[in-house]
Amino acid sequence: MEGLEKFWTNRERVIGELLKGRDLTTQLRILLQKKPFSDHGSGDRRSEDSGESSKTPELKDRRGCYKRRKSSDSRIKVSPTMEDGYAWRKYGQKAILNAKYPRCYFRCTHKNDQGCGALKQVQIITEDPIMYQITYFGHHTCKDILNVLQIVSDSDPVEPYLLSFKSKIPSEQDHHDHATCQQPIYLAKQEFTEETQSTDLSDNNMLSLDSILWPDLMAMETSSRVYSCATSTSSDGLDMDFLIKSVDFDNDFHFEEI
DNA sequence: TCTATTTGACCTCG
DNA sequence: CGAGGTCAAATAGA
Repeated sequence: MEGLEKFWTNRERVIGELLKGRDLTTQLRILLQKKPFSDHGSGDRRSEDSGESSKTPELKDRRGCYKRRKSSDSRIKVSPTMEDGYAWRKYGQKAILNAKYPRCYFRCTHKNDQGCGALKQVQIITEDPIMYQITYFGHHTCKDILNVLQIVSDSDPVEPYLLSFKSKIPSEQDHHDHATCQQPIYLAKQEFTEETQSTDLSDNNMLSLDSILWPDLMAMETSSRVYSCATSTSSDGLDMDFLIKSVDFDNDFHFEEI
């Protein structure tokens, strides 16, 4: 009995924190849209490569010519799935020293048509091969992110959060191709397209919270501290398995209480 | 034919 | 000098 009350109290606090986070994210996004990538002057794509913008004929092959990004710009997420609601295009894969699985490199699909500079790296965790470590660089400036935000903000302020805690439990399929980590990317792209084309948020096309909000929550994070919090109340049919990473909540708030 | 992925080359940085 | 990050030609697939 007491535990149930505690649960609902904490639930309200969680919702409050998430709402707070959403507001901060909105503010941050407004700021970023005014002045994206201020530390690279033009804020263009050459933060990640080098020669293409000045297409010199004699330097045809400029592969690998780029400025290595600062790790402080990154946000790290550990997730059982690669899906995050965005459309990504893979541009490279690399075997990493002491890592059993290769690291895959993705950029936003809208890099060319909308100049979106978001990047991510996905690597299967050697110690826990069902989990992906996803590192985000930069922020989405493409329209996809607006669609995502609209779905969240247009929704009922409370209920969607509850529903959205339904996380996607990784299936064998998600991990059957560890060597190339390509399969889930297609899934993310397809699901996102279908879901955002519909304004009807029924159970069938409800986006999960971790898919929608992680990039936004990550955007608020200035350090790369990682929180891990997985709770399960699956015995009563309420699927609330979820992961919390790298989000600064109130210091006196503890997920363990739930 | 167009678009996305693969993969080896090549560059930067520590 | 080696590891990591990116490019772009080759390739696959819809």
